Amino acid sequence: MALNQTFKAIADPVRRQILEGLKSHRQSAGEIAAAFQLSQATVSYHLKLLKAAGLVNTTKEKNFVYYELNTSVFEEMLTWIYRMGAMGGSQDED
Amino acid sequence: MALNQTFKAIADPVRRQILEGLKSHRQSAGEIAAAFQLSQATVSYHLKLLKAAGLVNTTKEKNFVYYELNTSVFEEMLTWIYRMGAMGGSQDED
DNA sequence: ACTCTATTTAGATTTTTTTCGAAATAGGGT
DNA sequence: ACCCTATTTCGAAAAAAATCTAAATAGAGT
Repeated sequence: MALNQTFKAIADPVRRQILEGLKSHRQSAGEIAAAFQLSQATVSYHLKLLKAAGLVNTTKEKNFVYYELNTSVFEEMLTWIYRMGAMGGSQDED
Repeated sequence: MALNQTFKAIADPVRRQILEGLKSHRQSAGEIAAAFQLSQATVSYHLKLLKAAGLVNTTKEKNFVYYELNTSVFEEMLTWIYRMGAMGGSQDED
């Protein structure tokens, strides 16, 4: 199950912030790193995990590597959460 | 933000399994622990994190402590994910 | 081919999380 | 009061994750 990887990826506040920064527009690794008080290497490590989890896609352009959101992976998570019974209403037991 | 705690709680496979076991009916700490090959102390630790995250509620009865799901906390997560753009369709940029 | 810039990888260290066994707590029942 | 069962807390050890600096890679432009 790749779900575990997804949940783990999303569990870190730095990685969630990266994803949030990617919501409106893609960003290069450098731009992303600039938003944090962490070394570029550390941010690169987080980026690698996000990519491995399928949460972002990359495009290479010139020397730059652009990262963009891949929302499709969120749906698995959504499904898991829904299955737990979190559909906003009050559903009865059967 | 308590969201961080929630995401962290959900990130561990043992804890997710505990929640899944609680989907249909409440369980005592002992019953929960019996489903894992972990010491009772370890399971108790996971239970504590789930409780701290608000994902479960407890009721004391006799010597037993019963755990049950609290689905309301899931909604915050749901909201976060939705905000990331994961609403199943293809929403355009503004 | 050389150099510059952007990014990733390597190796080591620190921090956080998970785990255990043993001891402590709590609430009955006798 | 004592014992029994269920659960939690404590303190330490092991495992996993995050972080850093320095070195490696990659691609462009000259």
